[in-house]
Amino acid sequence: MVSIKDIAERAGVSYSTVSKALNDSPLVKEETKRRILEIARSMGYQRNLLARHLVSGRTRLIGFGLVNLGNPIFANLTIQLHRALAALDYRMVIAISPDEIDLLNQMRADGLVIWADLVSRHPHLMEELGRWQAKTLVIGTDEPVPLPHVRFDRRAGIAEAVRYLRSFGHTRIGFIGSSQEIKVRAFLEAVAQAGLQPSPDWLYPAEPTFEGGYRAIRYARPDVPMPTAFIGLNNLITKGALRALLELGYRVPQDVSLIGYDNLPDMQFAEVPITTVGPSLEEVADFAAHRVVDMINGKPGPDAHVIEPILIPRASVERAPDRAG
Amino acid sequence: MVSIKDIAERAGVSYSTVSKALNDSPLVKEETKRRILEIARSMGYQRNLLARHLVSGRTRLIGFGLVNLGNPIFANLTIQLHRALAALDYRMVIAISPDEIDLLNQMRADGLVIWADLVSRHPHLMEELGRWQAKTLVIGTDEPVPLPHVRFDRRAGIAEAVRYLRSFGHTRIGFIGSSQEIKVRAFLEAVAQAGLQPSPDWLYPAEPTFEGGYRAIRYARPDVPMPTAFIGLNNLITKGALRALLELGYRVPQDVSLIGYDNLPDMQFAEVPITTVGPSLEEVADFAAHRVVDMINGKPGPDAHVIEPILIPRASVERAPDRAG
DNA sequence: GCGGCCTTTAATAACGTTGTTATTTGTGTT
DNA sequence: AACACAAATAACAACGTTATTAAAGGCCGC
Repeated sequence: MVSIKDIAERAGVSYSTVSKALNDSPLVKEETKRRILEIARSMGYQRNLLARHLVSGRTRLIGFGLVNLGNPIFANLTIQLHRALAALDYRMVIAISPDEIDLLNQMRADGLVIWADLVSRHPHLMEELGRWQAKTLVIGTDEPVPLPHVRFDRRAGIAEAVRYLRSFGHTRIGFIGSSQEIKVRAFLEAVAQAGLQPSPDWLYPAEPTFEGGYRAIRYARPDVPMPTAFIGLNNLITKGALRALLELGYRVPQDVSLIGYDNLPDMQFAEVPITTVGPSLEEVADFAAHRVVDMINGKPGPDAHVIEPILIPRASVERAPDRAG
Repeated sequence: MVSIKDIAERAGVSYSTVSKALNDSPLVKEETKRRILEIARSMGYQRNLLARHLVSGRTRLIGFGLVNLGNPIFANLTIQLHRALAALDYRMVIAISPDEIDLLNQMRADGLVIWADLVSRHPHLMEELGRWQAKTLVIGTDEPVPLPHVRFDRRAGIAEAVRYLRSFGHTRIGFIGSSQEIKVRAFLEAVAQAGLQPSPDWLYPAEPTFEGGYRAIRYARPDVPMPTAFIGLNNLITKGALRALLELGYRVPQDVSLIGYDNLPDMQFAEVPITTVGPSLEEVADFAAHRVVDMINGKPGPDAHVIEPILIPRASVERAPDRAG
């Protein structure tokens, strides 16, 4: 590989002059610059960012740590974050394990954007991250954490969904999913808040997958009357539930309404375009990218930020049918 | 940041000894090693890979260049390639523009895996890539290119789909899509090969999106008799077409059969689980990862490799109905 | 008690940059 | 012709490693 020294030799100048010329420094004569640049070009010179970064202490690399790449929401967020970071002239490296995060740090990534689940799944990571020099931003937390973070107000999202269904006259609302306790609790609270008498029967336990959502509805307890509306824990569960409802002969939204968590664009392409609620992933990515870059540059900013969920109305919610409880 | 020299000072040895100790060299006494490692740990030492890579000339970074992150197939491939590379202890950096590819090279990425469309969309890139020191593997080409590459035999995939439909007795087959000429030509050839008389009416032009597939069927020319089976250019078009068919009152597969290109897992979750054909993305990722790493390590291997498409039978194909042409 | 040899550690030169400090060259003034 | 002074270039020390070469220190046999 041709280096700055090779160019210097060829141009008959010192390599420090070449460095300055390549960086368009005013300290070197215009004519010399032109000559050096021309030689560099003709020799196929490619600057070595490793060396530059070693002295500058900056790499313009940002790690994105996440867990379950299987869920389309992560793919989506990955795209969005890449887009947002590229616009700020930063490169993105993906990491899905603490080991990879560790390597990113050793690679002197300037910053890390980490999905909350990755930290919560590996508790020791949290304290380590605090000590590292890479600026770390945790995104998608439910509760405040001792690191700069972006909180998704899932409680508010669920509340909004319940309110929305309530405004369509729904009085029996089911919640499909279970693992993320906060949403379940938020659901029960919101339902009570909306003046309804929540029943344990309204909870439909489900794995956070398409299959899970499908089974939760398809093989629901026959003795429990069918709610007039459902809220699905995430995009996959919701799609599975929709499939099951249709298979069982329920019309959506005429017989049963449905709201799914997670604002994924392709929810509009389901059999029935699904009304969704959740953070705007674009907003999340943009905020995270800007905030982490600000942190790197020492600009002040909030250590905690809340992304408010938004509800995107589509065809899956309609007035509650007149149906006996 | 604590460096090797800080440790040396604290341990009262030279920094070269520390380096050896950290790399578990047999040239340093066991006891000294232990002492140094302990000190390093207590000082929170994090090795600087930039420096290491500068001298070693290797970065264990591999760039993945692609174009349309919007199509789920790319998200899927990204995940798969990340998985395959992580297993080989390589990090992956995403790039979606020639500029980003360029930076990857300047960052001295050891290798690049590039989606064919990115190169074909930026023709000058091809020759540059050949000159660079980063080992480059182009994936997803239709024709051989002057760089090591992985070809997807799309012609064979289409042929397989046609043969499969033929074996179910279909004689009028539509093809939805247009931009990727090779698939259209392959389709016409395969149809002729199967002993059918291809008609221009069998081509349903469509943008490569859900919307495109939907409109192609929903607003098809009314004077053309409905084929008994369709092949969709890609996953999105196929899903859109399925929606349109069902809306028009056709039962799938009883009235119309459907095969989609691209083996994406979630095709099984469509209204009707869709039979798909295409390369196994897992196989593509595994092969690409191993091959590019072999190239980096100077191991010999094929400059061209063909991934044969596979057909995954699902519910969307059935015997052709008895219907007048 | 002195070469010869192994074990252990130290010193030093890379790797390819950037930034700071020295040195040379050129120009105008007196 | 000597001098100050700016403009242009050169020299060199970082950055944090690895790898190669040099220097100690300890032990052996004679």
